[in-house]
Amino acid sequence: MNHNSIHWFRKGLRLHDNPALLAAMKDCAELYPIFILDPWFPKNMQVSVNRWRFLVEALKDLDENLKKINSRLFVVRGKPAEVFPVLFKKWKVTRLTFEVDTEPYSKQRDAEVEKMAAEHSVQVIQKVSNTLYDIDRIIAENNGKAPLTYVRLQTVLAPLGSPKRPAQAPTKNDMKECSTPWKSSYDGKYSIPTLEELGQDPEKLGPHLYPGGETEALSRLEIYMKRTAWVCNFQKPETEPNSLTPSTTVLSPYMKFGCLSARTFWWKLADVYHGRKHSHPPVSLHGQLLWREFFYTAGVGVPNFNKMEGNPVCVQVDWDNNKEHLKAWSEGRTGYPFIDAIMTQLRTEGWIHHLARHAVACFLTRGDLWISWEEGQKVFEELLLDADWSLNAGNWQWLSASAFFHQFFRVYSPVAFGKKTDKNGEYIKKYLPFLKKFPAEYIYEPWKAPRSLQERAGCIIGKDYPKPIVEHEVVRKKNIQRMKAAYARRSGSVDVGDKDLEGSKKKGVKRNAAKEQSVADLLKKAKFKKD
DNA sequence: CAGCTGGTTGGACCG
DNA sequence: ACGGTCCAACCAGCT
Repeated sequence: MNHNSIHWFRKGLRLHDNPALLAAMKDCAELYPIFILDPWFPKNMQVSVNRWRFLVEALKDLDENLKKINSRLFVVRGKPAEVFPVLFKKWKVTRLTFEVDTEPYSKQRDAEVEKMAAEHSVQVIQKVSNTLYDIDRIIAENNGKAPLTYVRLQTVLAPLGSPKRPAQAPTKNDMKECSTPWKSSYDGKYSIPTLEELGQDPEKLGPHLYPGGETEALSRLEIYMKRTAWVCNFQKPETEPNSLTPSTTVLSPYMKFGCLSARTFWWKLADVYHGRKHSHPPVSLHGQLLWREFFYTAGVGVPNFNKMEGNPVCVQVDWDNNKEHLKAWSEGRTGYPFIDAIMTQLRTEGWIHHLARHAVACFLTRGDLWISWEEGQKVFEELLLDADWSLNAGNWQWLSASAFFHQFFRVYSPVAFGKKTDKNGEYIKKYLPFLKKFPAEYIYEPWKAPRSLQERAGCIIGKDYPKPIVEHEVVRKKNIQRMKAAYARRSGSVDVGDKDLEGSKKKGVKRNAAKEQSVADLLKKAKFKKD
């Protein structure tokens, strides 16, 4: 019993599968579980009031669960670098534990804290528990590079075997030998923040669909795991982006904050799969967890992963800078009801289906508006409850055909795509109720409805709801050509202009481009030799 | 090595 | 209603 430990919660807001917390409790006299309200976050990113609520609820739940084992949560205000020296002295701390975090800011922050802890003779213990595997290990196994395809990731993971089994949550019994000192003077100082303290307006909250916290996460998990047939048959591409209630688990916000452990989720799924025929990665639920791993690995292994410039896997594209179009997209005013309904759901509820993300991301970038994926990334980062740095950056690059996915001629139609699973546009009517009187024939394209119908529906297009800000069929073709040119520039080929691509000349141009490319390659090689 | 295969989830059109 | 074919042709990884 020779340690006074701080366990530092950042993500990983849970008691289950928390090896760093268990390490803090070992041979421990006094345990101080803390969360730091780090001013870096609100300064460097917009966070919606919905996500602040989720965090506050997750912290409350954590505090309650800690109290059940005779401890509590201390919420500390300030910069980690300034907070720790004070706490180390005040609580006579000898050990600091936390979960490994692979995001760039976190890595830098944690390195500084680790150094400072050493200066105060505080032992630091870090444990991997946010991801299924140790991300650095995956990269090492792949010769120091992040796998750029899913198949490659699977190949690299195969010899590593299944992810570790989750650690048990600590119980009262584990706290028998140690205590969390409790002074009344602590209560105000280390209390869970309110939305008001965080500068948020509770009036702006959306419906309370996904309460934050570990307790909610585990009960949500249990509910879904009971649906064994559904779990075993799960194929992500067959779930619906525009159902009126989510067609997938919506466990992602809980994963983002670590209210649910990926490994706990993995092994619960394995239990359900056991002895049953079931779907497989990439489309299965296990497959979804591996996608998370895939993008986490890329986020660590690829420099400047959340940017285009300086990002070696990202195609360099001459995106336009159209502030009006960006604003229209982010506020759900593009004139395409399917797109605007999705953006409305995102803004009000904080969660949209994965394929809905595809539709709006393609629309913003290579499909229609030709606006940088970094702009979309910022909007998602603000509004999504599950906004996760690596996943957000990776998926935006995927959808904009900037990295991982390259079949840029496959463009989602803002009209046709939604119809596949919602012919009558019920989803659109839910989120854009002013369109609810349009018949199915026009619900995806209300501008095509006759004026008399628009009047009867009580919504004049161009007045009560915007006309489409771009003509999809026109910009789509133009954008595919721009994408093709961006790819051609990347491979060292000549800039293939629109003019050269007309009709019968196509084949000739292709041959020329190939020839140019090989010349460029020869030049590159020659240069290399000289060096 | 040059060529091949496969790639989480496209769209339009045809029968 | 739904499966097949074409569209135009990308890249990463493998052999």
